[in-house]
Amino acid sequence: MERDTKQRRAIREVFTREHRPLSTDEVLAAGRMLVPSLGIATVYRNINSLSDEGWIHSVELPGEPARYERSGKPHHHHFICRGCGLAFDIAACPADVERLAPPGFAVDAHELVLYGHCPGCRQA
Amino acid sequence: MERDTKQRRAIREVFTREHRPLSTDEVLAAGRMLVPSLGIATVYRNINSLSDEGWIHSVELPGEPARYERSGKPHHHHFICRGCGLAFDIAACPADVERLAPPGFAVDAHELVLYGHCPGCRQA
DNA sequence: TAGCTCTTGATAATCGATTATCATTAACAT
DNA sequence: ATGTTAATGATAATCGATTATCAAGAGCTA
Repeated sequence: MERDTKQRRAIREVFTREHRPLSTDEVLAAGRMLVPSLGIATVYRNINSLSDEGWIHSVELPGEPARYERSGKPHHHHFICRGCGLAFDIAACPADVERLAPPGFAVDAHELVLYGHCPGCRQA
Repeated sequence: MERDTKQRRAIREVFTREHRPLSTDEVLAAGRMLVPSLGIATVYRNINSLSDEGWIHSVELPGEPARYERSGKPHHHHFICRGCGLAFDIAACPADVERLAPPGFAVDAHELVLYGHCPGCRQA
């Protein structure tokens, strides 16, 4: 992955536009708006190289295949809409999460996932 | 699944003893302590039927295959140990989780996962 | 305890996700 | 503009998880 191809540019553009974790299918669909010939293998290859570079990283949500988002964002959590299935960023974080574990457990990270309906799906 | 077999009794016994979400491999290993001939297919079959009955239910944690735990416990969360990989129950729950979503988002459920080291793995 | 048939255990098959293959296309250095 | 070769796209192969198959074993009823 050294050459600056239009496919790679399109994939980077997709991640730059959407500030939320994207599945491989979402990257493929959005990327095809920019490069119609884009194939799923190229999506996987570029997601892997962009991850290796640290430009994106994977976001694992319960019971679903990995999504990916732009690296460097401040600490945040995610919301999954039961209507459209999209994952959204949530800036807020509950306080004192580390205190929730019983004595003897050392907490070094945490993940919070909210479920419900996004603004668009609430009305439909 | 109508007959009361020793395999099925062993699998129920495993879930009754361990108050935390168990992977299929954990159920197999613990079940073999009680019934050495136990096979993985029987574990899957009984997990499915016990789930259908509502006696257990699946617990999805980020990036991992489903675990299962006894139904009927009060609301709680989970801790995953980076040392041994086991999932533990956490009784506590952060307050006001629903308020963390931006206006327009309707939250109806949430999951919190803590990561770190369990008491046993902290010392090793 | 005999017999019916559900359950088990070994393993082949399947499933969704991801990676490998390979002929073709296209960056980019000269 | 051209040659080199990395990247692409179609799709076959693979991977881990789960389900299906089927002969053998064991609950349960009479």
